[in-house]
Amino acid sequence: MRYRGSVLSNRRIAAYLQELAELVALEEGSAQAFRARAYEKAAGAVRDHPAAVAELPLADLQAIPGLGKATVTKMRQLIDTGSIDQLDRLRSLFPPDFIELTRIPGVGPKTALMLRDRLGVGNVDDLRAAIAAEQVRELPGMGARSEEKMSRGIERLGLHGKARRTPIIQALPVARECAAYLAGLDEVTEVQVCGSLRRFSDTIGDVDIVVSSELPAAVMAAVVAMPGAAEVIASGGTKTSVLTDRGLQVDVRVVAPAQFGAASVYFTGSKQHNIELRQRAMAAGLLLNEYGLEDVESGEVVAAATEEGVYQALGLAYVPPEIREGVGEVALAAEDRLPHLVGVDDIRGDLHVHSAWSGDGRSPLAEMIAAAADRGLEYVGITEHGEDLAINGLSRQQIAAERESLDELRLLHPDLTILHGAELNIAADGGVDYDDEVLSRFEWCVASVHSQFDLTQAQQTMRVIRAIENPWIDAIGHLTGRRIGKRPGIDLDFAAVFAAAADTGTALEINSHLDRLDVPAPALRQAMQVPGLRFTISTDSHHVREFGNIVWGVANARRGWVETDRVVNTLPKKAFLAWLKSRRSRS
DNA sequence: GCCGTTTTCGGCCCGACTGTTTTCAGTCG
Repeated sequence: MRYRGSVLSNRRIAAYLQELAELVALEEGSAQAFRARAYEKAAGAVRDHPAAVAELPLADLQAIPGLGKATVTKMRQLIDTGSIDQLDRLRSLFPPDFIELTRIPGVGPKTALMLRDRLGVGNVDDLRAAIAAEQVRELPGMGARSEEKMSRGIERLGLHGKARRTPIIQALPVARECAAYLAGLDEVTEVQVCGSLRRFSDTIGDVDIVVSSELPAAVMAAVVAMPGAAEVIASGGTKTSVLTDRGLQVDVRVVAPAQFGAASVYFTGSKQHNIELRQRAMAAGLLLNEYGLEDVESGEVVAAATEEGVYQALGLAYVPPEIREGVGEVALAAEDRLPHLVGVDDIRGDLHVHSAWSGDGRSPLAEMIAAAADRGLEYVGITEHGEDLAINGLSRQQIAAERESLDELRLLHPDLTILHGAELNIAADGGVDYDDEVLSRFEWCVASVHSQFDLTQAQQTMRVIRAIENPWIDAIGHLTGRRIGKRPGIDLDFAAVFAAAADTGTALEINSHLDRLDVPAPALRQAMQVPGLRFTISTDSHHVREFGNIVWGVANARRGWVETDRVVNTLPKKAFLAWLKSRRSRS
């Protein structure tokens, strides 16, 4: 396949619109400004649109909900000229140094503008000086405590400002500890971790936890005294926010047990999902808030105790948390047409597994096989690294030796189908470790990128597509190679990659490691638009305890709207082997 | 700026906490 350079991606365009939204909010002096919210909504619509909007005619663009004449004109200007006049004007009005001020907790658009107008504060250093001179406290609505709060905020800036997001692999253990602590309190009846963590976003702003209790004051006191809570940001009768010693903000909200479902819906979000639920409630003469769904006229509570009850009372199918992003799921739920998302119980095999034969493998092969059998898997692909990974890869002699030991292990686990495979290394030119003769003897081949992450998009795309077109390669492992919060993924033209994978019948792996979650969920949504494209969800286990990571891979797949029938390792053994055979014969 | 089974104008989700106020604006989620 010939690779053609791509036009401006939806993501890039959405980023411009998002910036426009933020700057307009500043100009209007309010994040709630309707013009700002319109741009924000437009950014979301572009980001989540399945087709490349840069290639659509104007009329089609304007037909997308959330995009009107004015926004479409600006997008056209961006695509044609590479910039937007209005954005350029706003950028010069609000330089980055000034915007930095709004990252200080408690400083929003109004305050930032007042600081600039009244005190000439243009950046954080100016503000520090103004506080030192006790000038800020003279402003209307400000006082000594405001100065103190800003001062503390400046100290923390960079450590954990509003903009900083925490990778899920770091946030999840903190949330679990907090949840366990809260669940252990006598006053608490139920605990639910909500927010972006429950929606399985790959980075988290803060940890949101809802608890139910008849004694909110006691719970609030316990939260303030929670182990690891370094600083109390705010604490009222039903809501407390603390900063942990690791710099992660934890918000705990208490409601009565009868309100637990409504509160869980509300705090799980997303913001846009909530807005759509409320609009739907409003249209039915109902009011939805964190306390319940009630009839506006009679004041009668229609639903509140369970999430299922709230969705049902709104005339909606239950929406799984992973897809509550306000990107069309509410409309689908109203028509009972939500996708049939893959579930953990659907998984029947693991097709990316290492053992101590690999240099970075930790558990012996026999233990890995036994663990796979213990989990009730029907089939497993043992995929040691290929020889191009100097330290971790296997020589041809080692491959032969492992193949022999697998024969013995098969006798011990007759119910488990063991595929002797490999995780090949995709070189910069798209080639892999071995020649056809060696490759042909593997029963299952994953191929992945492990180095040279900074080639151009064209180079990366060609490299991966060449691997996809290699007839011996059954699946592409951790597609982008990203490490969340540490390393961005390689720059790929996803549309071209997905088309090639669908053409050749090569599966795309959804890697379960919390550090990777690769393919990323937004790309999965795009991939789901490509007919015939198949996935695997595998753990990439290097140790027996990592088989359990499959829950994360499945959660990420669900967030990407991946349906069960697209995932080949949900197939029963016989059907899976038939799929593999037909895949290899077609290549 | 977007949108329309009341509407091309007048709406646009809802509430807690803080710090400053005597009834509320700003910020945040």
